[in-house]
Order: sequence, then structure tokens, then C-alpha cells
Amino acid sequence: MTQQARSGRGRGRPSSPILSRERVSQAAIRIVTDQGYRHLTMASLARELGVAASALYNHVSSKRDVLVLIQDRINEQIDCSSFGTEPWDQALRDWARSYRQCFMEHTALIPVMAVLPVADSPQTLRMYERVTRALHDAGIVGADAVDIIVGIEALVFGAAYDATAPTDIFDPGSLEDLAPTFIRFAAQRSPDPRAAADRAFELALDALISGLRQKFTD
Amino acid sequence: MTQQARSGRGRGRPSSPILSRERVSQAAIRIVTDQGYRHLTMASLARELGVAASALYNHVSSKRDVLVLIQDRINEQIDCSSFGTEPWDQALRDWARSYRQCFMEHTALIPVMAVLPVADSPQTLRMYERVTRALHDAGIVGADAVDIIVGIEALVFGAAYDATAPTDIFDPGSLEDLAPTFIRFAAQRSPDPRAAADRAFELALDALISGLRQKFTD
DNA sequence: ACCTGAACACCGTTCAAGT
DNA sequence: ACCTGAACACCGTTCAAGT
Repeated sequence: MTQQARSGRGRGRPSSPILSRERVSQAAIRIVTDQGYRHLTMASLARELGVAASALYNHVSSKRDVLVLIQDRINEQIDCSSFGTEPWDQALRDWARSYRQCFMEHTALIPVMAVLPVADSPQTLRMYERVTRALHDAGIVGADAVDIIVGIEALVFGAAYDATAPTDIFDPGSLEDLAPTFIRFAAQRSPDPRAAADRAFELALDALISGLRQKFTD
Repeated sequence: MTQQARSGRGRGRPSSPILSRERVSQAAIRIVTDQGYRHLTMASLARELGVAASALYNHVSSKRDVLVLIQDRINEQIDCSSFGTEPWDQALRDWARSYRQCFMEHTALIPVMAVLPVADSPQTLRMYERVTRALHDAGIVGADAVDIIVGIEALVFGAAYDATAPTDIFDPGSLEDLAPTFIRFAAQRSPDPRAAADRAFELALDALISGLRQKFTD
């Protein structure tokens, strides 16, 4: 387990450091997966790794840096395989679904991810390249291709938040009279909040993609 | 300024409390507007109001409760006037633009707003009713009407984050070789990050709305 | 009922001191 | 170079005590 750490480079006494950015990000993902983002603190991260909290700062510059590390790993889980086999519009749909699925469990990363320079995220960059290539092959080039990615990401991030909303989010309480039509229509959605969120996402995604298809297809 | 506070109900000595939910939310918005969300703490809020921090808990149950208070006030600023005059698709477009504009300065509210039961937000509920009515008049009813609102909100929230991203967000640094096509296309966007974000939002919004129009218009 | 002051259980981060 | 331990400057929240 400490193989990489033990392999000191150069001669003399090997330095054999306990930590590394790799080990820090692995431990962080373990905590986040098992216990959620609320439990990810510099103290808990240090405990998981068996070191003092201050030791972490030899490898990461801040807690935000830890989140950046996580984010690139999480993005590896997004399924981009449809870009090899499906038409571009169907591939975009599949990609967006997987993307949202992924960030539904990582909404805490959205504020970080959305404003993060891609320079810090090699895996994310690879994903963007894959999508861009598919758009390029469909004749969509230049700023349009990037804007399509940015636009879909926006919908995905927003929908990921929405999917974490509680069951009673549209229960008006005592304010029923303020919005009778809205409340009546909201009551016709699925009682399962997850299913309701899924349906809203699919409706918007479908409209967005078919709007794009119409715009970019001769 | 303390008129409402001075009007003690009942006889005997009027209680004349210093605080109220109203005054708390006003002070919070003042801090957020002048100094940003980073400076909104229970301590700073108490200082602004000239009381001890613990006094706040007689009127709000938590800091999150303060954000909920703010959120409903912020939503009042969203322009819904097009729903009276424009066709439903154009009105949705105008609404979405104003909505995004509003939350670009309040991205900190998005995680709160997205999962917040509407029961806590009378103004938000009024806004939803206005949009729903316009959709209803266009023949879009039931879950579809609510899902359209939810879908547009998702795009708006995600795009609001995107608009706060720094200039160099697509600067690949040393990772240029990982995504040559993407980097090349990204370089063709506007050098002004705000203008680039605006364009991506407009592209997605346009596609989404025209997709909806196509789906719901006979 | 409403406010104060002190206290609690945390945070992320820094830094001199060790090896 | 890398880790420890103590310390710092905060957080949000609680609660007995006052009026």
C-alpha cells in the first residue's frame, strides 16, 4: 500500500514520505463516498491518513485544492462512450445523463467545478476533447462547439441540484392561495421526487438537444 | 425606522423589541450587497443590527434561515412583466434572462434556493404562479408546465455559476496537448469572459425554448 | 418576550521545532 | 523534504442570567 511512498529516488537514505497528492485525493474520495461532504474536513482527512492536519499543507495548498483534486477524479466516472458509436445528438444526450447522474452525488463540487480553470483538471480536459471531436465531426466547430458544452453543463449542474431536493419541495404549506394554478399542476407530478426531477430534466434535455439539432443541421 | 418595533400590542409596558425577521433580512441584504456573501456571518449581521449574535436566534433558527429570508426578497427582483405582453415563448426567454442576471450576483443562494420548499417563499410562489398562468393560457398544463419551469431554472442556475468564472478558465496551462481541438475552439470565444458566458447561455436558452415551442405547439 | 455575555465545539491555516 | 504540536483567528450555536 505504501509501495510508491517507499520507493525513494536517488541514493542515500530514502525520504519515504507518508503523504502524496495521490494518497490525499484517494482518502478524500473515500470520506466523501462513505460519509458525505459534510464530513470532509482537513482534520478528518488527516485522521484517515494517520497524520497531523498540518502535514496536509505540504501537499495541498488549501481545502479548495482538495476539492479540485477530487473533482478531476469524479469526472473520470462520466460515461463518454456514446461519442464513438451514436450520432452526435444522441451521444450528447447520453453524456448529459451520465454527467448529471455523477454530480447528483457531488453537488458540493459544482461551485468549485463551474469556475475552475481546466488547467487543473487533465481528465476533465480529456472529456471536453472527446465531446468537441464528435461535434467537429458533425460539422459544428469554433465557439459554437464550446458553447454547446458549456450550455449542456449548465443544465446538468442545475438539474443535479434539483434532483437533491426534498419530497415536499412544492408543498405550499399555508401559502396555497398565492399560487393555485401552480400548486394544482405541481400536484400532478410524480410523488417520487427523484422521478419528478428525472422527468423535468429529460423534458429540458430533449428540448435543448432537438433545438440544437435544428439549428446546426442543414 | 423602529416604528413597527415600537408599536407594542396589548396594554402595559410595550415590549418594543429591537429585532424582527424583517429587520434581520434587510440587514443581511445590506451586507451581502455591499460586501458580498463571504462577509455575511452571524457576528457581522449582529454588529450591523447593534445586538449580540445570540439575539438573532430569537428571530431566526439558523444561518440557513437567514439565507432563506434573503432568497425570497431577491426573487422579487426578477422581471416577470413579459408574461403580460409577449407570447409565452418570448416571455419565458425574457424571464430566464432576468432570472440569470439576478442570480449571477447571488450564486451563494443557489444551493439553498434549489432545494428549498416553496412554502418558505411567498414571493417565489407568486412568480411561479405568473409563469404557470402564461403556460396554461398557451395550452400547456399539468406536470409539463411545472417541468418547464424546473428545467429553465436548472439552466439558469448553472449558467449563473458559469458567468462568475474567471477569464482564464479555458487556459490549458501545460496540458494543451490533452485537448487540442477543444483548446483551439475555446480560443475563438470572446476574450471577455462575461460576453463568452452570455453567448453560451443565449445559445442554450434559444435551443431550449425553440425545442419547447416545437414540442408544445400544434 | 427578548436581549447579553460567556462558553462550546468546531473550522481552516500557520509556523517554529524537530528528523 | 516532510511531519508534529501548539497556536491563531475565526465559525455557528447554546444557555443561564438578566429585564
